[in-house]
Amino acid sequence: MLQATAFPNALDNSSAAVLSGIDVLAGLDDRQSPVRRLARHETLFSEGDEGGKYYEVLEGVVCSFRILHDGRRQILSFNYPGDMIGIGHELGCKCSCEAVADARVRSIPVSALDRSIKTRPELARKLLKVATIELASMHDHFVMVGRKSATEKLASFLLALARRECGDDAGTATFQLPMTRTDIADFLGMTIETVSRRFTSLRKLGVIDLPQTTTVHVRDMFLLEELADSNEDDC
Amino acid sequence: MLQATAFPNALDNSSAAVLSGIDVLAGLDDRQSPVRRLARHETLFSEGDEGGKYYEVLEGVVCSFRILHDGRRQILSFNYPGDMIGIGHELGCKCSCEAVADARVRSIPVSALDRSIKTRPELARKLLKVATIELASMHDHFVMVGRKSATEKLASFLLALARRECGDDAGTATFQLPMTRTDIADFLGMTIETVSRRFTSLRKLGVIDLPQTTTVHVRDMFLLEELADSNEDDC
DNA sequence: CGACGGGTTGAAGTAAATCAATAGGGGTGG
DNA sequence: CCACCCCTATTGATTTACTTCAACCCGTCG
Repeated sequence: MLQATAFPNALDNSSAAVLSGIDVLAGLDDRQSPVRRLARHETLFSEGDEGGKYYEVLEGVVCSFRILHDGRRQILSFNYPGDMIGIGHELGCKCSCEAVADARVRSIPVSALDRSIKTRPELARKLLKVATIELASMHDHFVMVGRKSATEKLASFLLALARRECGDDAGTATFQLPMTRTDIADFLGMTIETVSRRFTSLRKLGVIDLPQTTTVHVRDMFLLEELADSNEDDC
Repeated sequence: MLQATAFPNALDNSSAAVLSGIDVLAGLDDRQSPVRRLARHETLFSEGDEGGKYYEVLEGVVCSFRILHDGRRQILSFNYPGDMIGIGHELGCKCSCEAVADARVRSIPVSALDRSIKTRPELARKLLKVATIELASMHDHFVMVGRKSATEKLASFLLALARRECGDDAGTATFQLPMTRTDIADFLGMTIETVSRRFTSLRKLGVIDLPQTTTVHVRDMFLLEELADSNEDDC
């Protein structure tokens, strides 16, 4: 659980496992970091905002995304408790962020963190590490979106979630999907219909069960790995 | 030219415009940072390597990519002179890197840079800034790969290159393509045939000329922007 | 010269998108 | 408690954008 390499396929949130926001933000004045509650679909920030803030997810799940003028949406990352958001936003990263499930989020002004860095230089390195991890996990997402088939995309996605919940070496796993089919589609670069069809085909293959639409039970992790084309180690 | 926001559509290399590797690496002992010459297609590093190094492109163009077990390739970024590579590689980012055109690349052991950071803490912040910019430009790439049509993908790609060469506000632009159609295809997540077809359709639309296969002349930047669906500002 | 690597173009096939109908689930109000 | 609605998900039928397969061109190099 402590090594990034334990999550080769993790979502853009594996930073939690290695280095939580809490770790980076420890020692910051609490008055400078107010906590906000977000209901599902509520916006944390949008493209237009100045973006002088970092955020840490305390509870629930949020996602950051970009919208094209005709409404097409690409979700860039899902963020779970412990994840930091906002690194990169100072410099022209234009994206929005909203709650996927009810959430609690702490915000920290960049300026406050900058001041802290002056007195505790190791903070910058920790922040660098968080950015580094985000970058690394983004690469997985890239291969997934750019080069994988619909089945492989969904399998990779479920595999990453399963590993996040149940670790790497379990033979089966059960977990909740906080996001809707639409969210998954916009993360993987496909349509809800295709997502739905791939879910049922995975079910019919016996790889997963869907007791409810929001609950996934992976019956055969190994098969799921095969389908995910997750052979990211053998080459 | 000095603001990241001037390159909303830049490739994963806009860092050059804002903060060159030279800037970050200034003052490092030259003996610690040997320069290597790479011929086209020569490998700088591959997935298996330990990855204890940062690299700075001095000349030419390189690309980093990931390969799936059956040979499918996704190019993650093209890197031009001034760009830094290797941030994020310490922590489980498994990708390879090779020269797209003959190149000169300087390598710096992470350990050396780490030592420098001890004495000059502001280095960590500069590095953070580089990571930040890489992250931001990666988001553009994401929307492109995940949600755009073939024409929009190619238009976005050419637009980014045109802006890099000729700035933001020119009405026309001419530049070289150091990479092959295959490289472009693997960057945009499509096939060479589709890339080729979209090139000719852009040509027939009068948006671009192709005096040679490696030379692009953009006749109408505005139209190209339209086609790129680059309305990343109006929403 | 022939071979080879890149590029373009054409014809045919297909995975996924689109269009469209139906079903389920959770909450509200009559 | 049932009826209704709204939102989300599933499933089916059809279309299409892109891929795949294949031929061909062109410049370079041994």
